[in-house]
Order: sequence, then C-alpha cells, then structure tokens
Amino acid sequence: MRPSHDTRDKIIHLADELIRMKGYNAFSYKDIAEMLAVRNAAVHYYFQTKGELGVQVVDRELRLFQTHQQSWSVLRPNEQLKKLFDRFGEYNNERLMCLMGSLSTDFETLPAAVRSKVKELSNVILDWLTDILEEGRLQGLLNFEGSPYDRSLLIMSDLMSSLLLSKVLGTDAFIRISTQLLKDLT
Amino acid sequence: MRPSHDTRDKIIHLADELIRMKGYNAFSYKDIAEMLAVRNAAVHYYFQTKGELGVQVVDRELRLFQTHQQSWSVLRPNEQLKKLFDRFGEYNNERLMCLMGSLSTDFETLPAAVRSKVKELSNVILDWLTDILEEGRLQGLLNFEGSPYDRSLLIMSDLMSSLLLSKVLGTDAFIRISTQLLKDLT
DNA sequence: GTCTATATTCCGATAGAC
DNA sequence: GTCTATCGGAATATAGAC
Repeated sequence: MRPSHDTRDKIIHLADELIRMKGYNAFSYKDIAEMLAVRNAAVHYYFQTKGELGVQVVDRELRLFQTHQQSWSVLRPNEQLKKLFDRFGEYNNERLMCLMGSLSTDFETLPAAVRSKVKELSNVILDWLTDILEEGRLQGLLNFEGSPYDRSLLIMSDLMSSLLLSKVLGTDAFIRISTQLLKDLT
Repeated sequence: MRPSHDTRDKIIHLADELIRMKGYNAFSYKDIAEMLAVRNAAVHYYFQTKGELGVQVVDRELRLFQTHQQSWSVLRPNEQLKKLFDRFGEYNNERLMCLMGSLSTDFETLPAAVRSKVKELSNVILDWLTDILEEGRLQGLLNFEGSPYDRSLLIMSDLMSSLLLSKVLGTDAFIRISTQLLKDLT
C-alpha cells in the first residue's frame, strides 16, 4: 500500500487546477500556500522546484488518462470517443482549459522535464485517439476522410481550442464546436 | 499624415512577437528594453502599463486583419479562406502562435481592457469567416455541414491549436491539420 | 520628448527552526 | 518530517534627470 501523502496530493491537485485556470507562468507557490494556509516555502518541502511540481501534474494527468483508457476499452469506438468529449464537457462547465491547451501555449517557457512530459501526454492521447478512429471507421461506427492520425490531430485541436474560445466567448462555444464535430464524425 | 512614432511602433511589434512566442505573462518590459538597448523604464514612457501595451498589440492585429479583409474581398470565398490558411502557415514557419491562441489561454489573467480587445478581435475574425463560409457554400465553392458560424468556430479552433501542437510535436502538425482541413472544405 | 535611477512588490528557492 | 524566516533577483511601475 502506497502512503497517502495527503498534502502532497492536495498540492498536485491545486497546481493542476491553477495551471488549467491561469496557465503555468501565472500561478505561483503563493497561490497554493494561501489555499493550504501555510507559507509558500512549505510547498517547496514537497516539490523543491516549480518544474518538479509541473512534471508531477502532467504525470498525474497521464496516469489518470491511462486509467480511463483502460476502463473505456470495453466500449465501442464511438462510445469511447463520446467519453472523451464528455470529459471536455466537464472542463467546460468548470471553465477550465485542458492541460494540453494550457501547457502547449507556455511550451517555450517550460523547464525541459515538463516539456518532455507534455510531449509524452500528447502522444499518448493522440495514439489512443488514432486507434479509436481507425477501429471505429473499420466497424462503420465512425465516419471521416483521410488518415486516422491526421484526423486525431484535428479533433484534439478542436477540443483544446473549444475550451479556450469558451473562455473568451462564453461556454456556448464549446457546445457548438463539440456538437458539430460529433455530428461530422457519426 | 500620421507621425511615424518609430520606437513606439517597434515596441508594439516586439511585444506582439513576444506574446506569440512566450505568452502575455512570460514576457516582460525587460525583454523589449534589451532588444532596444535601453532600460526597461524607457518602455514605460511609450506605454505606461503592460495592459496598455497589450491593448495596442491586439488593436494593431485587429487593424491589420481588417486591411487584409479589405484587400482579399475581391477574391472568391475559397481563395479568401486559402489566404487565411497561408497566414497561419507563415506563423507556423516562424514557430509562433497566433494572438488568439496565446491570449485566450491567458484570458483569466489579462487586464479588463485587453480582455475586451481580445473579444473584439475574435468576433471580427469569426464574423468574417462565417460570411466567407456562407457565401462559399452558396456558390458551391466550399463544402461543409451545419451552420456557417459553428463551422467558423471549428476552423478557428483547428488553426489556433495547430500552431500550439506544432510547438509540441514539430511544425509537421500544422501542415497535417491544415491540409486535411482544406480537403474537408473543398 | 526621451530616457535613467529607483521604489515596491512578488517570485522561486535556501537555510535552518521545531 | 514539516514548516517558517529570509535571501537574491525579476517584475511592474513612479519620480525625476536631461
């Protein structure tokens, strides 16, 4: 049994929310410290550097996604795709970005270790999506032109930016985009 | 004849590049000052606050876009659409984001005046794109399902995020996305 | 009108208290 | 093991020199 590291987990969770609300460069240890009612240096005890915390945030998302991937694997491709859209729908309700959207924007400024985790996350998601699309088209459950990988790039782009546009134009933007996109594919 | 304000224009141009390279929160007056070989406070002479500079950057983009809009208006809808894609292709070659992608991510943290300019910019682009799409479909030059406005949201999302993904995955991402997207539409 | 010196606040990080 | 006091530097911004 892994120790719970309650505070540690709490910090990762808060950092995740802050990154998806304000972006990597806009959040600070102070934000987290205030939420936990401690000094900012207390956070440094758990994560010596901001980059280390960033890596853990992305890694957590990576493992979370792989858990979902596992539990969705019994579903048909079109249903799995719908699950992904639902996930983004929840983000939209919270008015938060997805990690990919937030961290790809800040990519130039990220520590190397975080950059490489972001690359890993995007490849894992895109590879999964590519497989879903290919399988779904073979089974006649999904409909699209071109290569499954290129299509996965298009879909990820739409989902990422729909959350960004929702912040600017209102949450309606995500709904319009995701609805039309699903219609296109099914 | 409007005075040239050489330095002033240069600052706006540099800020635009920095925002599209690193994001609003990651660039500082010091970055610009160093490029101009002056102290950071010299930049404050031209733009008292960072928010003021941000507003001018977005406003410049707005006017630039309207100039393009004007000069493209003689072209057929599908050709105008191609012009937009070409513009993003240039961004991709420079490995820079578009303003919308960069500033929508940082939206929560922007001064109110900048936020409202970003809203204005996005509406101007989306309205133009909506018209192009509607007209193009009427003339049988463009092909898509659903409402022109919803489709414009999808296309903008793809273009915005393609530049973000290009930073993470390499410039290939934009090329794949834009090529497939154009195929879908024509 | 143009720029520098300087103030103030906040950031990420270290050393060390308990 | 957990946290606080504090450092060094960078950020935005003001006051004032030329």
